[in-house]
Amino acid sequence: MAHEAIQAELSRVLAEMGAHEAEVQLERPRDPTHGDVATNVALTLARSLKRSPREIADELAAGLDLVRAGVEAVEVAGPGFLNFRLASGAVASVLGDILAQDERYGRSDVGAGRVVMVEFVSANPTGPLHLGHGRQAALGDAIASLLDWTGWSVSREFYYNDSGRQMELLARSVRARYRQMLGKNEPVPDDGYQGEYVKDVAESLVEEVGDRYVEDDSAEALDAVRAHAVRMLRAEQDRDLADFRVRFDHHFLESSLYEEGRVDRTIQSLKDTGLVYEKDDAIWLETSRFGDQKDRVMVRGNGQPTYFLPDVAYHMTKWERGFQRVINVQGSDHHGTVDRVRAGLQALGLPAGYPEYVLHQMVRVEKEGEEVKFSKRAGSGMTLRELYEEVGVDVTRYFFQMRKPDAHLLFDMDVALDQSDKNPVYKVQYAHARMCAIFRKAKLDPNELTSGDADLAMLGHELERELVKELADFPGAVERAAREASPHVLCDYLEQTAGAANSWYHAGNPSRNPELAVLTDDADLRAARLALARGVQVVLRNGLTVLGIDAPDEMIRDEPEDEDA
RNA sequence: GCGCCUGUAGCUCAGCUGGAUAGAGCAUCGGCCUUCUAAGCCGGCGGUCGCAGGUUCGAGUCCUGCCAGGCGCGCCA
Repeated sequence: MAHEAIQAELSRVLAEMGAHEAEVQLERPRDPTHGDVATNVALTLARSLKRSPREIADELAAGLDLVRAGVEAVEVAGPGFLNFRLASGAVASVLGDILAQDERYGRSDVGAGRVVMVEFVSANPTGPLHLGHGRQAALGDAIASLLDWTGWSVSREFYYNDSGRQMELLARSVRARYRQMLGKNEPVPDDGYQGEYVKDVAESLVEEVGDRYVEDDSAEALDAVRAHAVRMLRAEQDRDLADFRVRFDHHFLESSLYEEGRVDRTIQSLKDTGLVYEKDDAIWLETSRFGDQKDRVMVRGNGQPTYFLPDVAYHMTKWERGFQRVINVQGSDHHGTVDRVRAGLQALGLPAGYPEYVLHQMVRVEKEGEEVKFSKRAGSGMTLRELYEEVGVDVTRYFFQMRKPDAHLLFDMDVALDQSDKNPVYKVQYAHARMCAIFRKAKLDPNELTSGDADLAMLGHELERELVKELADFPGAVERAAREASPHVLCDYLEQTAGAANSWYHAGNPSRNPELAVLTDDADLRAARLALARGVQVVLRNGLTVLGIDAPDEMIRDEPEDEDA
């Protein structure tokens, strides 16, 4: 690649100038008049070399020998940037790599096969998944996929609590509905679950056991109701996720921590550290020694552990299962627990900063300018399923991924339902479909296309050069999105690349501009441009695949129904 | 009161370790269909980067203080 040759040559000349350890960053200038590749190394070295940036840049430019790297011109610009203009062949050579690597183009090995766990969704089985879970599902799945693409060995995990107070409340709510169905007047508890789905659970309970629990107030009976509700609601969540194209490698039950004695053992381990003390009948851990705002109670005065303890016990199992790197995807309303869980783990000898967290802000849905709030089924906010059944899985996933997790997300239903390029998902998918259309028209199977003997140097037009450079940026975009655990980086990249592809495609409309058409009579030009079309197709398809979104071969619009019949 | 996140064009948002005249989409205005699908493309309009200081050759980006919004601060999970 030209980049490596330029980098090496810059390092060589810099060493002659006395800057041996200088780190050289190459970038693609926004403005094409600034060349194909640029570096600000002269600016960054000005201080240490005690010379003006322009002077350093001039000396570098004079000393560089870049003919073999395919550089046609070097110029010093602005405050001291070095701009390189490449020969067309050097720019387009990346297409050979793209076509050869095909579905692997964009993958890298920075993870070197190390294991990483991504824990996400982790909803308790008290009802249908809501939009916050949806954002987590889309983000967590994409982050896991990005890590996979960058060479990590990824495990997706779902953690849930199947016992405890909320579960008991759920059981009481179901039991009340169940008894109502069988003619007994028993109200749902005031702080219980009010959604329609509770009636569905109660109904299936009637089918399964008849009136067995109508008069039975025993703990065993309530336990059986709880178990039935958990089974039903877990199954519903699994369906919601499966239809959203999200799957997990492992589900972890909080109850197993108690059954296996892990909570008790964690208490003992923490006591053994000597960082534990008694106050007001409770047992406290000195979490403030590890950056928490204050110490935390781990065992209450009544002898019951606080939730903090199973959290620590659970994360210890992650470490013990060999996951030296863990990313937890959670709503930002959980951020208060981050410091204390880490502190508990540090007390037990785990490294600071374990685990990592991606905390996302809340989701707001708007339709025709009005906020959509209510779901009858959930008894509260809109459910994930209600959303994606209305606008589609591809659109829902993309919208959840296209904003950085830190930002509040406005989900605009009017844009989501729009089937034009106003909708960024369709913009990207349609650019892909356009490339497919070219191959259909040419009666070629794109999968059998190689850059082979195509003369890629013929791709000299500005639109072609820009598009090729855009394609060359794909692996970097994947790598950065993975490093920052930020799928939106890839969304931005795909929208920009789709825009460049659309510009090129339309400039080559045969009726207007035959000299830029792909399917031209000039066989050599045609081969080179087919390679470019294939490159676009591969990059867009791979990018969408990383995000778990379809890359259709053709776009079929829903026809509006006849309104004036 | 304390902590975390956010504040960039009318709207929704990008802006990687501080670097070239601050970008995109939508909205709005003006052009372009005998097509490799116009579900599109080209161009125009539009910004005191919340406010005030500071560091720097250079600040949307770093530091300090303030203002506004969201979330969290329990022997609840």
